[in-house]
Amino acid sequence: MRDRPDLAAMTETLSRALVEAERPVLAEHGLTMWAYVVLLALGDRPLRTQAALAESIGADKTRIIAVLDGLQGRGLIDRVPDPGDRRARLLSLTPEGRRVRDAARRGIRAMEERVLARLAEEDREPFLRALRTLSALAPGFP
Amino acid sequence: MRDRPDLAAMTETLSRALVEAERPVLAEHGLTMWAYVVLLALGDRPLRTQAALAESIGADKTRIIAVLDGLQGRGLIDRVPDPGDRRARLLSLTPEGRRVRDAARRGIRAMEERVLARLAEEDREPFLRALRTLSALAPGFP
DNA sequence: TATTGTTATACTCTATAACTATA
DNA sequence: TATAGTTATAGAGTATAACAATA
Repeated sequence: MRDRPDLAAMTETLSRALVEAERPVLAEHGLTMWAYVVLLALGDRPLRTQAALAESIGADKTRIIAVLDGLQGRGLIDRVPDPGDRRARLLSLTPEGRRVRDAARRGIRAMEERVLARLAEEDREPFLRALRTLSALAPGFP
Repeated sequence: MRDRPDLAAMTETLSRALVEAERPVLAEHGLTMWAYVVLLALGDRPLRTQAALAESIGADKTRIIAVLDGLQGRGLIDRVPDPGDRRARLLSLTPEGRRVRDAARRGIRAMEERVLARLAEEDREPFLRALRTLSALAPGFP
């Protein structure tokens, strides 16, 4: 294996650039990064508590409150007390929330395709496969 | 291309895990992440000003001062006023600084090998090549 | 006056602690 | 008493502004 920068140095540089490239795409849909992450998480399956949502996206429960306020104010999510336990808030996407999420995701995928186009064609699949593998293992390295 | 998480989501997860995995390795050598980055940058070539160093590692010039204080205090770097322009500080690694840098880098490489071992053998080279390519392009993504 | 390095200050992000309401 | 959500507070990390030394 020939000389190269440290892995973390390369992934940090790449990651910051990708996040920066996502920002204007998300802004077209009025979304911040956290708002987008919340829409993605709720899209998979509605959740019964905000704490569960925070947990699932690796955020503190206090950090997503303003995000939920914004999304609810725009009508992108529903957030209603659980009739069975009125301490909890049932969270789910509205149809409009689903539409915005899908549009934002399409925009991001288009940006990503332009990035991946810079790779040699034969490296793309292995790169994505390896990235998937390592990011899935990531919480518990080595 | 089949469904997958967003690129940025995967690189962020991976990057944080790698940085976290580096931390204890660097700590064995008494280094923080920034101190290690400074040692690497100075190892390539001595620099004439702290501003140039900060620029080269993408940090604010005010942020590296405490780092340089620490490295100088441990005798890992030399930091002397330029006789030709005493406003500037000539920065370079001491032999001990070079030794610590090399030892830390070896430790990090060993950790990275354990991480890369989780990949299919045939994906490793393409992954590293793609990561190099994209991180080199990163500052100016489309 | 302009530049290098430094210190002081402010801002952003995040986490912790304290509070309200339900149970 | 315990839990979900919220608000208030405090702590990192970082950037900006002000300052001292040198040119």
